[in-house]
Amino acid sequence: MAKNSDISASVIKRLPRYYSYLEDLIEENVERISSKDLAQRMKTTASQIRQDLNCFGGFGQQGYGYNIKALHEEIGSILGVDKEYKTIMIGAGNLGKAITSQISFEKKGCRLTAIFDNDPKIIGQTVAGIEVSDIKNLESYCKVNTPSIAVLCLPKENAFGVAKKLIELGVKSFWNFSHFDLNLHFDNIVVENVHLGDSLLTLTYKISS
Amino acid sequence: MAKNSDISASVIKRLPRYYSYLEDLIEENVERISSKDLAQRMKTTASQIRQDLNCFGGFGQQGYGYNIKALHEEIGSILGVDKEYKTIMIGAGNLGKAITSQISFEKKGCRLTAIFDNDPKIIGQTVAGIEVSDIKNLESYCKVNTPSIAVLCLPKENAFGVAKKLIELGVKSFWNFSHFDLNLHFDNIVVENVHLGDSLLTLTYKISS
DNA sequence: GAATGCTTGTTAAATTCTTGACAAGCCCCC
DNA sequence: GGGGGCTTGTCAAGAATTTAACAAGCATTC
Repeated sequence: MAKNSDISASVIKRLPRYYSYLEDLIEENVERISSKDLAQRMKTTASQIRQDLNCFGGFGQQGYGYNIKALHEEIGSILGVDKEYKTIMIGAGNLGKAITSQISFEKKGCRLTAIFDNDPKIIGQTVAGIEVSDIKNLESYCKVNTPSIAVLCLPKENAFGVAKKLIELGVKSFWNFSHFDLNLHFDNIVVENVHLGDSLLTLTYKISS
Repeated sequence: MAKNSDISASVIKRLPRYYSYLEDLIEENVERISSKDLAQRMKTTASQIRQDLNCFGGFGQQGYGYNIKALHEEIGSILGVDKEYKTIMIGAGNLGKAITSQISFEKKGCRLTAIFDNDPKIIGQTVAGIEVSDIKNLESYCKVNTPSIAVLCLPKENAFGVAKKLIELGVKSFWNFSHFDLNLHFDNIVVENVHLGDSLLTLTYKISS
């Protein structure tokens, strides 16, 4: 979509946060908000909010502030929630199941279309309304359905090989929960690595310091 | 304790990453590594690694590099993995179960001692070798056992109230998976908020831009 | 045991990110 | 419909972070 690709990572990390707070405000039936008030809610500065939003255009109005519904929609569109990226999940163990129950893929521009596992006990189960397929069917499935995003919820040992195969099959985006950094091994793919363990270690650091 | 608390958040976020890569190197039976080689592995700069490590002291040796085992232990100790923080989990649904199966609490300085839920179907189940207790027992449990860390895996609606009660009961640290920012509502507590949804939105942003 | 080659710790420069300030302009009340 | 009060977008200053550069010093080789 040729958006300015020189938006800094710091800004991008904050966009989903704005999006979430605006959702809360919509639920509270608030119609408008100033950068000052939003900043107070989010414990940040009004300057930062205005600066962040202005990377994408002037969504506010002097003397009034921001229309919450409109801004929510703008940010949503920037983030791509109006897309329908075909998404598959590899690994339907505890973590995979938890993610399907915790995350609303549709609300985030993704449509979960298939789930794969290699464990006979898991294959055939219904997860998130989808029957878990044998990983052996992965190749033929991808050739027919060309998914955009793969969610990797499998052990580190298998993750690398599966990722490699998926890349060969044309998958270009990965949401990776396995304990390694996928983007370091391949080029021209888009990756979000989630390291839950790092988050806990950050917590224990803060406690012990 | 009494570590320099003026270490920047950026550095702290990178420490667990170093820790993890050093673990990999130990498994590969590598004994030493230079900042240059480690930087190449991690796709970062040697300068950054040296600068980061020097916040805590000179762990390397000129002409040699860093001893991997020693550095791994140093960083571990900085992060607090040698501690034994008593940890409880609130909410043993899909997400709670996934976290117990995914995260090795012991290896991260935490000891999971109890799990609570309010769902009669879940109470009594054994999760991670622990029998899930009725949330009604939370108060009496905390008074006796004084846990340090609470892992919050429950819906937003209940999370706020539970957090409030836990703070009253003396819990000062939270690993929060509920969809709101806990630290914004209370002072003098240590919080790591995990927003999985944000991570997916960051991915869809990167794809659509 | 001296010389060469690495590699660190550290200082300085460059870059990026955040905060503060203010003119321009819209809203809302009278 | 005019005036006072907000609030934005933007520019500039300030802070923080990252990268580059280099002297000091250890390891390794001959």
